[in-house]
Amino acid sequence: MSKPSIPKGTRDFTPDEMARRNFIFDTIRGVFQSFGFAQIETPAMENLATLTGKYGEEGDQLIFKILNNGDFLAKADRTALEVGDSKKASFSISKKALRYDLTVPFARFVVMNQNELTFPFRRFQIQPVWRGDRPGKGRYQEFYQCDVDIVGSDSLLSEVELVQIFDEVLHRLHIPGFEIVLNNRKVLAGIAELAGVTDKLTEMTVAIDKLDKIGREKVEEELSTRGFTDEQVSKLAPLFEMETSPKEAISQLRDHLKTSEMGSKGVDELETVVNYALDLGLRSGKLLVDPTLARGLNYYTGAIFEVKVPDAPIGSICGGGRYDDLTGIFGLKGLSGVGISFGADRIYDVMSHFELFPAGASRGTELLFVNFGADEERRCMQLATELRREGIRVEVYPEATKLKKQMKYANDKSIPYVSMIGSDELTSGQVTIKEMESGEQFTISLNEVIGKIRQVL
RNA sequence: GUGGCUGUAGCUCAGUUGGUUAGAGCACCGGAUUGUGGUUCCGGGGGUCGUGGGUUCAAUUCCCAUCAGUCACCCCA
Repeated sequence: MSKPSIPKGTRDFTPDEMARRNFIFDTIRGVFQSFGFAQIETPAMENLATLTGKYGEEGDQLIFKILNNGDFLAKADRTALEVGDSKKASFSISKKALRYDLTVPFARFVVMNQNELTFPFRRFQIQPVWRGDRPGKGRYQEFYQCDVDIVGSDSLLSEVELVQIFDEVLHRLHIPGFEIVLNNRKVLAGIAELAGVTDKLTEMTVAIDKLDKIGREKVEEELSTRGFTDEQVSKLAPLFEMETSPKEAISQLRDHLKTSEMGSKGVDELETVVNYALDLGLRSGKLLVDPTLARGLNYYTGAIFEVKVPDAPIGSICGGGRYDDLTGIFGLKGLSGVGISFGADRIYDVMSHFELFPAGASRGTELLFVNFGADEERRCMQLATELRREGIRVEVYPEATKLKKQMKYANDKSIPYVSMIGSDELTSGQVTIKEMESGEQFTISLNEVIGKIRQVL
């Protein structure tokens, strides 16, 4: 029972995996920076009160709470404990929690730093988040999100740029056939208005979001069980027969929503973003408009984004949307924001599935010095120091063990070149370099080494 | 949180109606080869058969419980 383990839903990352993960992070960071976004970080833990009530009732239960230090039971809410009110009791023994996403801590950050920030504020953030739900394929309890948000502007140019960021990042990662799906909360509101279910907007969106998963009949069933009348359900029918190719979808929606002011505004917004994005041109993404795309988060008010990879064994890999008043809950009203999030772990899984990682993604040591003994290793250390200053990745084997073992080390680590300085080379002032893949080797003088290594690498 | 499947070496898995010393491949270590890795040959280490209980003369095998993993549903990145 002393076998070590890690909590479920968490992972260790090997050097190989880290090289590939960094390839993803570097790509994402590079694109974010090319659009002028600046990086921030926030603490792994937030005050529990900052997080609760932001993710709906189910979301609140998935927040990892941190037990207070010290004699936490002394201050615990005894009555809540006795009646078995876990929720109330937990607040009396926990003041801190692990962050659940990057958006809410960002909203808190903006409010706290509002006087130092220049608006519109463009930030990105790449950090892990934690959720206590059941792990599964593509679902972890600790995972990374890569968020970009623009806060303090309601210009639709932001939406257009975010579409371009999706496209550029996923293009650079060679994700095949990815689809950027677009919708607008105002369109959903308009549809609800026409069906006379404005008060049940959330119930409606939760149900219709499942359309492509469970089919029209099941969605209609679910709407009925959620208290929709047959008439209301039948008024939602056009929604189930929409095209997803953007131009067609927009014209169908415009027609359907022409009597709804809110709905028409949503269609206008959608059309602006779509036309702009299509005019500028996408690199390899497919742009779709899907009025059934809802996404669970309650705070979206305008655009809604999601990215899917049809043939991948995983749901969405990215999401996002516009929220008109996210900072309002922290006391700063009237700031509109729009942002998207890349699920780096899911992108990793998709790339593994399609074997998309370039061989060079795990570039490690380029040259290993074999160690033959005290005098030889001194020469190796000198040379290694010079080569490192030239930007070459070098290691010196730390012990003068059998050559076979040192060669195997180089082979196992896929080090392409091995340098040998034994007694012969030491006296002649030369270096023998072996190219591992071909097995060929050559002997050169010391002052040729840097030039030669440069040349072969 | 609800239901199905699986737990045997570091990994992937065998294991006879329940029977005496639980095997293989890969990986690891050593040797053939004391200045040459990736191929080959030889040898070696490693297991409380997930854990606890029950049935039995006898359990890796059958039964129950529990834990862990996994797939579908709910929800999400």
